[in-house]
Amino acid sequence: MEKPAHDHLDALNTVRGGMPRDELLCDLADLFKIFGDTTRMKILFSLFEAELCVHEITALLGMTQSAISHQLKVLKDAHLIDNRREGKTMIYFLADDHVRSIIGQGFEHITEEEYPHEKDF
Amino acid sequence: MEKPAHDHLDALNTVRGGMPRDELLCDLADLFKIFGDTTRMKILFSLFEAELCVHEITALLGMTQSAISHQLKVLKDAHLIDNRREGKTMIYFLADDHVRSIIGQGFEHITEEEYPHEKDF
DNA sequence: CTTTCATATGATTCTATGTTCATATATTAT
DNA sequence: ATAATATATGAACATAGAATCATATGAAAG
Repeated sequence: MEKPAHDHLDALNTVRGGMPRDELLCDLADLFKIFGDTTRMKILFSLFEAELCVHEITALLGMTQSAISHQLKVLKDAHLIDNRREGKTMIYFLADDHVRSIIGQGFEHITEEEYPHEKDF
Repeated sequence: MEKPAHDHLDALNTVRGGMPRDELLCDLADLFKIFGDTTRMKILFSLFEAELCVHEITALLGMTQSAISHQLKVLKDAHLIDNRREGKTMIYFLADDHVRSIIGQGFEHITEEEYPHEKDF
């Protein structure tokens, strides 16, 4: 009896071990979901450069104040950004440097990897 | 005339420079969107450990073959995974190590950062 | 305390997307 | 050629989520 080209049972057992529990996988997906929106991505890139108030972000992105506020809430709930009040205005800023690293990795994937096109040979 | 607490014009100008063009921001968001789903996250984690055929992934995740195939297509279109045929079966595997790095960064954010709860003092 | 300026939020709407169902394609065996 | 197995795919459906609109909250000025 020859070894099959692809051993199903073996592969399955190998994999079950390294799989994190469902809750963690869900949390991970939820985190990445936050980065999966152009508006939020723009907000984060803006905050890479400087602390900004809501009005400034609204102006920068050319969107309504409401839309921005809603997304700022999403980002804050995910602990990616934080804020402090200064009189009437609310200043937002990056919560930590994980944000930069995560986006940096994604950036590398889409730039560095300019896949060879089929017609290129 | 005193310097205001928060200089709007200055901040805006600082930011406009570092902002990548819209298309790139959109591509970035689209990439992260791929990671923002539990099913796809599970598939990727599975492929961390071993190359797998569709039937195996289907069994591992306890989902329908169709659902898995659809998601495999999404992952492949994003160049996160690739596949090769072995007879009747199709073997899927990770395309490169960007996947590991990106997920790794996300992992750090949600684990390492166990935010201090308000009631903790 | 009323007004104004800055931001937050609830409800609604509209679109995007994950799953299912049915069916198509591809490979191998009979 | 037909059947069986493995995977892919189009259409329909259901839900999630992003933007909008109207309105609420909060701080400061008059």
